[in-house]
Amino acid sequence: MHNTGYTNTCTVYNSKLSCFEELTESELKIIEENKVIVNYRKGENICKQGSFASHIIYLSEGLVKVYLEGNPKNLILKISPSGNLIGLPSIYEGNNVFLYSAATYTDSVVELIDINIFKQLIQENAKFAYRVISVLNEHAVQIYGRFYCLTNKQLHGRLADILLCLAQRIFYEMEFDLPLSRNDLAELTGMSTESVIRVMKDFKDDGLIETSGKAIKIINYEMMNRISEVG
Amino acid sequence: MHNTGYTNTCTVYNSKLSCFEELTESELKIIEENKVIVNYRKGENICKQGSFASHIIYLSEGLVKVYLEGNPKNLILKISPSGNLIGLPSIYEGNNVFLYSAATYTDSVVELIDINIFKQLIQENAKFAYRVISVLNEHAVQIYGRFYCLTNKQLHGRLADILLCLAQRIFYEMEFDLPLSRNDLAELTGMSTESVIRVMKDFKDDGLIETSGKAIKIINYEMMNRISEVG
DNA sequence: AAATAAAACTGATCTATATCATACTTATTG
DNA sequence: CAATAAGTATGATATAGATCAGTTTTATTT
Repeated sequence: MHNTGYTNTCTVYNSKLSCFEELTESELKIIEENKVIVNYRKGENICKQGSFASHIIYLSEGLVKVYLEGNPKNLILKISPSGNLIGLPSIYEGNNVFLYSAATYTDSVVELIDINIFKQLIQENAKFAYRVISVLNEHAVQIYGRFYCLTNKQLHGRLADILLCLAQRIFYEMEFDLPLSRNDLAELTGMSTESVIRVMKDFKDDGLIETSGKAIKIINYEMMNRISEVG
Repeated sequence: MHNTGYTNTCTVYNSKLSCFEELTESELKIIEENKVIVNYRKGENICKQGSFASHIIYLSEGLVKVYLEGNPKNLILKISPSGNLIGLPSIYEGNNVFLYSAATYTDSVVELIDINIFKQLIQENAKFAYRVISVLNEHAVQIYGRFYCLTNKQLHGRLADILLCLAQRIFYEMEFDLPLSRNDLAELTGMSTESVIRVMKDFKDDGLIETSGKAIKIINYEMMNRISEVG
């Protein structure tokens, strides 16, 4: 029997769905009138776990990490490229804080939408709400997969996952400039920075990837994929 | 500064919210007319990851585990006591399969609600949809916490978590008969069965718990809590 | 362009936890 | 109520991967 998913999973959340398509002209106008556009530099925090969630965040440009604050280490839940919403999970009755933090990997542009407006739209437009549910659940699949990988795969598998993932879902290329440090990769894969470096070296030595500076090129896609699958 | 959540987290999903409160008489009637009640024996499968998700499952009696199928090991996402819905995350556009499997720990009674009816209700009743979003997000918090624990805490902390969690959120007592085997605890904490046994022994030797057969009694709650926090 | 800081890298060491092998106990079944 | 299976327990061994302590390279600042 073939496996039923999750094993070969990735880290990048990139929804194909936009909730906003389901909004009417007048509803869109309400959002337009209640949003603020903010620019962030690389490395800045755009929301902080535990702080008051006054806005839903739409990432219109850039690349961010969404992570849980922890002691001593953080845990990155997902990488989010532009076009996605951040902070949806903070919407539930009895809660008014962010469940996670987010910080930029690159210079980014963000639209802040008043959370009460957003909640109101959900409670008035069921089609919109259904889209929000879709987005949340798509996201859940991702997190589950990631959860499985971090608790079951070992280092080589996890790092292969991330590299393939970045190539396929962020850069759409087998060759790209990595905006993440080795330490970022470590947080992302739940391994130590040193281990990231060592495993990268293994991949290089085995001719699976080439690196120079920030540039990474996946040469042997087949093999990387196998490593990702085997764990 | 104090930590911002997640560190002291537990495994049991036990929503205080019922989506159904938001349904009208006639909508409730639609559900009544389109649901089927099914009994399960201890240890049986009530849904299977990857199979066609034709129903949303309401657990009216019993205790189940919700888990990801994996090779060689499964990963339990949550334990769900009666009164909760199972299968909500399978609701998103482009998907028609269960994202996880569920199996009973004890004899259980389940109500199967046609998924299309459920989707229809979401798309027609925005208040209901908002409740579904709340439930999904409450659940997300749980999973995030669990995710953090399994990747950051070590064995003693993880097992302490689970035991406290069972006591507080399932049995509402510091003394209870455990319906889970050591192997179940192992799946739940992401540790080997042998390690579960050893750590249980440590807890016993240190006078934190007492066990005899299936019965477990948490004697030193304070200390167990500290172990859970320290990791 | 020199000075400083931050990443990247390397090797040696250590440890938490899995794995294996085996014994014992409690359930389940014919 | 034997017989068989499933679950619990324990000790010995192995290892993946973290941690520590450095060095080198690349960025950033003055």
